Amino acid sequence: MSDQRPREAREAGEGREGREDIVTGIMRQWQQVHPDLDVEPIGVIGRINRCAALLQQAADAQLRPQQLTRAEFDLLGTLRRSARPLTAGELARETFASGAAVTKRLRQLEQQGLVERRTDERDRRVARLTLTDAGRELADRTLPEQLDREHALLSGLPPEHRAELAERLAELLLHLEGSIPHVPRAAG
Amino acid sequence: MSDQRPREAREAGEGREGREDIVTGIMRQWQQVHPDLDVEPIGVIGRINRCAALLQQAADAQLRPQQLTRAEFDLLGTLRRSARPLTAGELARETFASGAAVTKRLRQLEQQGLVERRTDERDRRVARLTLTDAGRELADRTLPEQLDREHALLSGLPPEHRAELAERLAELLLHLEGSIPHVPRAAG
DNA sequence: TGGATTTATTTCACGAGTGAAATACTTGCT
DNA sequence: AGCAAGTATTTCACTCGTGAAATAAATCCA
Repeated sequence: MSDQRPREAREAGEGREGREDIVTGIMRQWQQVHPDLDVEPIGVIGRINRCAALLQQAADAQLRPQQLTRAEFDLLGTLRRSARPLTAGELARETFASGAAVTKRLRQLEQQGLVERRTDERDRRVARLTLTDAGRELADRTLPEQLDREHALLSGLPPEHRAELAERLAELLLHLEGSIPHVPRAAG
Repeated sequence: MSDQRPREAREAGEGREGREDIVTGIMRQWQQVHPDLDVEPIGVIGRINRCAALLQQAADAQLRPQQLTRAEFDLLGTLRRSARPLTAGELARETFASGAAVTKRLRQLEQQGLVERRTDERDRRVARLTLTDAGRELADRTLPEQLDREHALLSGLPPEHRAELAERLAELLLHLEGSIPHVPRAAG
């Protein structure tokens, strides 16, 4: 079967300049199948999804040696950067997870001695969660490694492009936060 | 407990201009806890992850009435835009999924009469997958709706900003594709 | 005061995805 | 030809996250 990719992508030892990301090819395929369709959104959203998938793969790989999942690390980080204890519900909202998921993760982190739970005496329904010393140490040890690796992954872009990207993403995120009914997942 | 957010975020009826996305606040929190840390990567990667999460929520919500999951729709779309039948392995690679996941999804899509499987006569190990008429119709009906909705979600950004964002993301994605050992998931 | 309502969290049954092992087939080597 | 090695796909046992129901506590208000 003949190679259907365009010339530039097919050439051996293709120079850095001429190369395309996968999504460019995907957009071209759609354009051929549905020439009338406006595929512009794929250029943004498809790429965000692919980037997220690759970056999450990288993060998972780096956390595996620490015996942490990304979701668990997310909880640890959220607690670490917060100036005060958080409730289970706040953690669920901050980490985009369901209440049930947070309950499960907290149980594990508690068993590992990383997180401490104290029921609020004013309102005995809510759980106040904080890091233990071990939890804080783990977070403080892991986060810089994570950031270093991420910095390396971004280093392919010149600094002005990184800044521009961050700025445009902030703009988009701000808009999305407003437009997508931030459905707080199954709280119970 | 006192509201610890900065003044701008606290004000009632905060004007569009002064608003910040969540990640800005997260970066400030880290900066306070670890003033020495370079949190720049969060500005890009954190935002990509948040945008992806919100966008995926929106996509899920829109596909629910069609009785499709995003993963299934991804498969249908991949088959639809491809000029030729694809193998299970190709589908796994294109959709960032494990071989096992693709096997499961294909079984469902076959049962729903959306996908057809034909074992290649040359190499009887491989499965050639194509859409049935019903599958193609479903894809052709669903994709434009999806794109319209996505277009609306992006419409908060002026066109030049959208283009700039797409361009920077392409640059990043291209780099990530090269730097992250594209671990083809458990193929078997 | 005392039920009805609301809120915070946990439990439960289940669906989806995973890595590793199993299966089935092909290719390359001698 | 015959068999070791390689490749494509499926099966399996398991983990994780989910939505809905259950539990527990606070608040509202007549």
